[in-house]
Amino acid sequence: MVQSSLLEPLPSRKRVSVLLPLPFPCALDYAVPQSLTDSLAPGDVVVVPLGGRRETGVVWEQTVLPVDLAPPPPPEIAASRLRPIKERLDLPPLSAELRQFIDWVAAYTLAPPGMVLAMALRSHLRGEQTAPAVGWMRVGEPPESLRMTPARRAVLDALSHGAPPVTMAELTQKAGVGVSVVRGLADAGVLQSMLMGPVSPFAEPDPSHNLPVLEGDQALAAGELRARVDERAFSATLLEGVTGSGKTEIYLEAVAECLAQGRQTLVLLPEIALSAQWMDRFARRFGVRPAVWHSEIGQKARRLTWAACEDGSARVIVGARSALFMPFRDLGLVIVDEEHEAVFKQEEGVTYNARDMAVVRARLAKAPIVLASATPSLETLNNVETGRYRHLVLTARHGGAAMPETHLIDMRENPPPRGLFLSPVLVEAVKTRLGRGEQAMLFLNRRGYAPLTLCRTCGHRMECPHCTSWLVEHRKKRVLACHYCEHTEPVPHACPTCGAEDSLTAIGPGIERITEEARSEFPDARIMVMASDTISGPAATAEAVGKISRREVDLIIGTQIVAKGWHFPHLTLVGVVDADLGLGGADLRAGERTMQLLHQVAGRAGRAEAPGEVLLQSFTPEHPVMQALVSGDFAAFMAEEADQRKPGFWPPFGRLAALIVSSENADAADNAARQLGVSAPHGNGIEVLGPVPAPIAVLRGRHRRRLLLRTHRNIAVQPILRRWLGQVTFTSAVRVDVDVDPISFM
DNA sequence: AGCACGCCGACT
DNA sequence: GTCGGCGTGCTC
Repeated sequence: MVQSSLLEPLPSRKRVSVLLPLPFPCALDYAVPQSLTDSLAPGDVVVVPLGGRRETGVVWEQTVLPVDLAPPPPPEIAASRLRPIKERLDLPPLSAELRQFIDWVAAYTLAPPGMVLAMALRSHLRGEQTAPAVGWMRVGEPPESLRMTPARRAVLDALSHGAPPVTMAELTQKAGVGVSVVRGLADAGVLQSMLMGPVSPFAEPDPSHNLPVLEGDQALAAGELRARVDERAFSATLLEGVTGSGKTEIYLEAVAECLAQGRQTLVLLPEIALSAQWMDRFARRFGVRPAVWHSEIGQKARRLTWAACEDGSARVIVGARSALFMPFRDLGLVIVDEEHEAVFKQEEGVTYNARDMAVVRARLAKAPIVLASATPSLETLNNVETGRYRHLVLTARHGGAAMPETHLIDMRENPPPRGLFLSPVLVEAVKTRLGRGEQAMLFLNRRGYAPLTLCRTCGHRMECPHCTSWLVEHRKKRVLACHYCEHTEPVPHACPTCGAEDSLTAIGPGIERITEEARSEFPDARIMVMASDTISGPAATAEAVGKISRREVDLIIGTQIVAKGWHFPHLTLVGVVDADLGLGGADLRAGERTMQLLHQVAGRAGRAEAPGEVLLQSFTPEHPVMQALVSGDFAAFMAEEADQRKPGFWPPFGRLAALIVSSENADAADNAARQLGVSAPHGNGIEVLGPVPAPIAVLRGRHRRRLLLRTHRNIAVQPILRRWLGQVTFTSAVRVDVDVDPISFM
């Protein structure tokens, strides 16, 4: 539904909406003061009064969203109550495309639009006093269709082709015209605004700097992707290929095509801080490093990158999920690498899935998107199946290297000695590799020494006082730590319950304990431990990876972070200490995710001439995940997963939204959850599960209850959730968090 | 998110 | 008698 006010030219309006980066349900209306009536446009950054303070916001305009997503129109405020906008800041306006994207994300996730805007402005508004000025430049000749008025002529005379940019104030004064004339010429494509000040530090990547040699299906896939970029239209393509098949090289050809067209590319990587090797590959291909964006870059780099993205001088932006909200001038391609990764889902604040929202952004930008993975998610495979996404498959490992052989170690038949965790079979295999001068890796996705500390006398378990979780012993730091909050405490000598001394026992292995065991089994090996708490930051990571590449390390022991796309040319054996870890629990995607993680770890082995081997220690070797890893037939495994989810309308065959009710008061949480349960929506294809206590029933001192809304795929969850939550009121002691398309069920 | 308003406890 | 705790509610 398009309101008539939308079609009205904005300059004539007396009232405009302004979206503030605050958690309000909608934009607020303001009066346009006389001084701004002719120069205010949607996207302009303005300062407005709010209560007794000044806030910076953006002139908004109702965007057209799908009926299912569109929030109800806010009640109209009487004109007499409107307060005037204070001023317009001399900053580049937010593009219509970015504004629509912000509205879309807010509507889809049910987040306040202002909070989504806050993500897009994070860099930009802080320290606004140092924000660079906007200048105007001549970029083209006036088209025939443009009526050449004396005012327009004056502006063009004042600003010749190739002249350095001048500010709006300078230009209007020199030409003796109003700002609307300049804006009119900008709309016609004759002038363009750009940030003045320091020249962009981002050198232009050269698409022909170092052309790769592509063969067979690689050349075909690269050609396909180039063709998609050439179309300058939305399309989505899954690029599927095992580790080492050259996925990165191939999608970099799409980037090359986009560069050749003079347009911008957004690349989303799951863990930008761990992507040193990716940056090197990019630099090898294009001669320069790309602009990088993530939440931890410094203030200065942040502002420069934002500005360079906005004025188009940063041609390729590589970032974590927050890079989705960058102000691209001319986005021509989006790439999501390792699209199956769960880290693309933001779990705090605005809960959005960057992979899915990247598809939305590409659609709004009329640009192609490429989703790359060795082990695509069932969601993406389903989109291929139903024809929404195209599919490109790379079959061979590049350079003739074979996929590693994967074998199971049945821990029931080959158990380790009591109190130890490495089967004799695995120990022997590691010794053999080390003896040959090759590298080996032990993988265990669990930090610390032991996940549970138990009193042998009374059975007391050491638990977090603020969360429903066991305290993990970190022997090196001599503490027990909660992995869900910041709580740590020294390891006690006596049991806090029964007082028995030296009775507390470490149960189960963590990576520190495996390291201890490895040191005694392989005393001569040079061991490196890689975990997020031992290797912090990009520099330390690059250093560790360098040492491994230079063969200064024999045995790598690591958690998750070793699974990232590292290239370790001398590594030939990967031992997975506990392949069953992650299969427990009530997670819908436990099997899928375990398979993806272990396959990714396996991909670290045997990339060069030496063939690789993967050994999986498992107590359930007959499990479909283990069988899939051994056979390498992931398609069959995923088909089986699909068959299991289909009848119950689990994603991707249905839709989910989670409600997490939390309060410091357990009764308040229970009451609110019960109230939600009583007023739960129902209908054909609509079902509500719960309320139930969350698996982590207490987190950071808050008691948590969960409800799950499940609908058939053709029923959108947003209108149902809006109606449901609109019916119920809660005291301020209770918080209800909405998670559309939940990934975590904790 | 901030900030004011408002209604109940320990202090000059 | 006041200062101040933070629960509730509003900001166009």
